[in-house]
Amino acid sequence: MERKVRVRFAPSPTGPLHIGGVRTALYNYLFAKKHGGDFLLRIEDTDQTRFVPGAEEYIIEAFNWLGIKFDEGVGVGGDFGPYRQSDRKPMYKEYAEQLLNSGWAYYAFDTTEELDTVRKEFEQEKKNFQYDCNTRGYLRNSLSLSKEEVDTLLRNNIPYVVRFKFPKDTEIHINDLIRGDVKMNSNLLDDKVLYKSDGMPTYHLANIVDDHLMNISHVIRGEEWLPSCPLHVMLYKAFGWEETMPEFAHLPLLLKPDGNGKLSKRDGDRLGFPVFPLQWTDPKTGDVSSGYRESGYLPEAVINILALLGWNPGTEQEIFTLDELIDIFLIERISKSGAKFDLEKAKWFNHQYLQLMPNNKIAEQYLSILKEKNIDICLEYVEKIVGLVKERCNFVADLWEQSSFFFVKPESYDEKVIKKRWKEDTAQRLNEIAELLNSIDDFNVEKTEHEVHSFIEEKELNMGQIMNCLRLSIVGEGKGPNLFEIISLIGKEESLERINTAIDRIGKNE
RNA sequence: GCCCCGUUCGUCUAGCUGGCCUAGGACGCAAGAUUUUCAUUCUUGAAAUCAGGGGUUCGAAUCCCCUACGGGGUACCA
Repeated sequence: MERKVRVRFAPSPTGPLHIGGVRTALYNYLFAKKHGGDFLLRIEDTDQTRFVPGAEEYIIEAFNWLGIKFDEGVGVGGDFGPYRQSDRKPMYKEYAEQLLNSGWAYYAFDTTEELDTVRKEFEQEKKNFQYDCNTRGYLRNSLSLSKEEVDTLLRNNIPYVVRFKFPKDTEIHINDLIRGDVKMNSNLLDDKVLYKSDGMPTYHLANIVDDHLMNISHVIRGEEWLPSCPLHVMLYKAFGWEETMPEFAHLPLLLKPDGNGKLSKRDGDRLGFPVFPLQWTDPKTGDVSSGYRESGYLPEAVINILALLGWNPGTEQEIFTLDELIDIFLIERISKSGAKFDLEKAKWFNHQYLQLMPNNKIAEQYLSILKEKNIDICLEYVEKIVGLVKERCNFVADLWEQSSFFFVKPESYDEKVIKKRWKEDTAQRLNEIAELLNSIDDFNVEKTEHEVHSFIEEKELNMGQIMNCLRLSIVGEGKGPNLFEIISLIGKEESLERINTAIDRIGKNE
């Protein structure tokens, strides 16, 4: 029988989650849902020194915003808990002991200082120190020391770590779902610490134990884990869990768009685009890093952007709902090379999603921006404006730039337009137009448009002689949607007032 | 240094089992059309000698090897 798909996203709460992490989670989620499986959130907080308060809550809130739901884990519960590794602390020791007893691991009593000294000695000889099959023989561990010595050290509570004993001359194969067969020779690998002197497991031990206990079927994680994957594979073997060892898939990394290197949390706002899903305030320094949510990105757009950064369905479709993504997601189609984030394309995606969003929803958000500007206005009016200008916006916040003239009169008039369009007879013509508009009782788009156009025809003028300056007087600039839509929305009185003000202020332009 | 992974337009990428590739799409860029204007939209265009060099083959972006470059790892961090 096919094993049920169970995948996990396992961040460590060392700060805000960056978009690379979000993408990893997204791919896990898509894979799980595609196969009718479970998606769990496990918090890997084995390094107590790097714990950052608020990080866990941040992670949960971020996925909440994005609409990615966990089936199990921190914040949701489940049958395989606890899902926070610090809460699982007592259980790791027995697994470390199991390896100790079976000879797959050994005690090491070397202090950090001792190891540093050895490292320096190696460096001086231009050699690289590694705690491995070649060096463990003369370091202080249960392999080099006599049984009595080891017992004495343990009895006296001398701090120790447990290290994995990598076998010699073994070729370790990883069958990666994305990269295929990857092999490494065990002689080049070092005896990693599995269990720290503070009584906590390292990532490697905790990860394998938890994945096993939680019945994880597939491990989908960043490429930075590929080098330590042989250790993980060997651990499954050492525990005798080979039969249920998950399949591995190592994702390409998200790279910095400017220089080189992988995108990191520290890149923050340096790059001109958010690196985090939500805004984050560093609890220690108070530094604020911008987030996609606060920058006006729609969650659906962020998901779409991330999904296509390193994966594509092989068709020419580019806009996908989450459900569509689940439907067509194939892990084999994830690319092997790292991807750089493209800000322009990200904006384009958000533009697409903004157009898809109902006007009243956009209007609700715009209303709160207007409120901040002390503009108190009804939703229906704003909704109409949104319908008129949203196609020129990438973000809800762009609406103001495109529609402020609906709410406030022009304070100045674009000099370039005046120079180009405001002629000697313009003031006179606009007076006539004002008069004409004033005579219209049914002040709607069709009527005003018809009347003004007839006027232009009758006087044998061309559109350019009237329309541009009329727009200038209403908007203050030579831009914006259909002018008759604008005047019908702001109303007759306001329109006339603006025309008269413009005539007064620009005058004859002599 | 050593180990591992990668390398197609500026960017994201299609191309996987070699011939349909004079290398396709998208973003961005340029031009034109539409518009009273700006933007949107539409059309067209420029843009990769497929990192370089060797093979294999009638034929290679696609297979093999070497080199270069990029990335990752090399912690009692994850």
